[in-house]
Amino acid sequence: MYTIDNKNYPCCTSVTMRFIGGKWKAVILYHLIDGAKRYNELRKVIPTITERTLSLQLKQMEEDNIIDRKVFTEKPPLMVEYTLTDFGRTLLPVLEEITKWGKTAPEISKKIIRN
Amino acid sequence: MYTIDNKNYPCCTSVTMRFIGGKWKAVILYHLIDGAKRYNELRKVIPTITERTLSLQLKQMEEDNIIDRKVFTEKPPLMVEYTLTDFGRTLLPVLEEITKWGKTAPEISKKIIRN
DNA sequence: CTGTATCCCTCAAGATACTG
DNA sequence: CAGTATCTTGAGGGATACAG
Repeated sequence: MYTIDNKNYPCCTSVTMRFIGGKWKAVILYHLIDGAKRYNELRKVIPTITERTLSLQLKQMEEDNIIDRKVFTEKPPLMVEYTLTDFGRTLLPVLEEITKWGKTAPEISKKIIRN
Repeated sequence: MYTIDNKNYPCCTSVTMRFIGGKWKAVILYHLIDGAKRYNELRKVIPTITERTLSLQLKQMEEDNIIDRKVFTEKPPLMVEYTLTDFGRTLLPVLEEITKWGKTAPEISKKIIRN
């Protein structure tokens, strides 16, 4: 049994899902693998996410210390960059397997249609 | 872009999360790795899941063809076994990385408390 | 440009009782 | 034993307007 922020998780698997689960976190992390990205760059590569949701997810992952937020300007227009932290980078093998499976699965399951 | 059951997923990562995301699916699959388990056996190893939720998750994964449901009796008391399908077994490398990370992460992050 | 504020809604998930 | 039925709650997420 594990506890994170006063909530209980029954096994190691659920611990990982606590960090990268949900609809968007793994997707955002995937786009940060090859380097820093700005807020609008993330919006462009994830067109179906809303501003609010992207903002909330980034904030949560910043609190979990898996991404880092750096501000490069003092006055608007702001320039902000997001990168993986060292801790976030320990997730790379997990993310790699997740993306790998997502790429090959459509060849096996007829449910998945590639457009 | 990918489409599954008339819903859109922006990248390969979100495809995988569509199948193993959510609070419980990866946990259930983890407990099926080393062989078939019955409904009550799953309840015992995942004590914090409710009957209803376990039932729903199993049904969804059966529809996704990642687990198989076999009934061994004709009249109550029923005996039902759940196993990974061939397609489900393609998720093994993903599940392995997920559990591996969940086991090592507590050594790095102070947020994660092992009880 | 990088977000917040507000409002709303769906759906995952929990609690509990009951059935074939 | 293996679920279903019913009701409830809450978090996740969407749309849009606005702020520093």
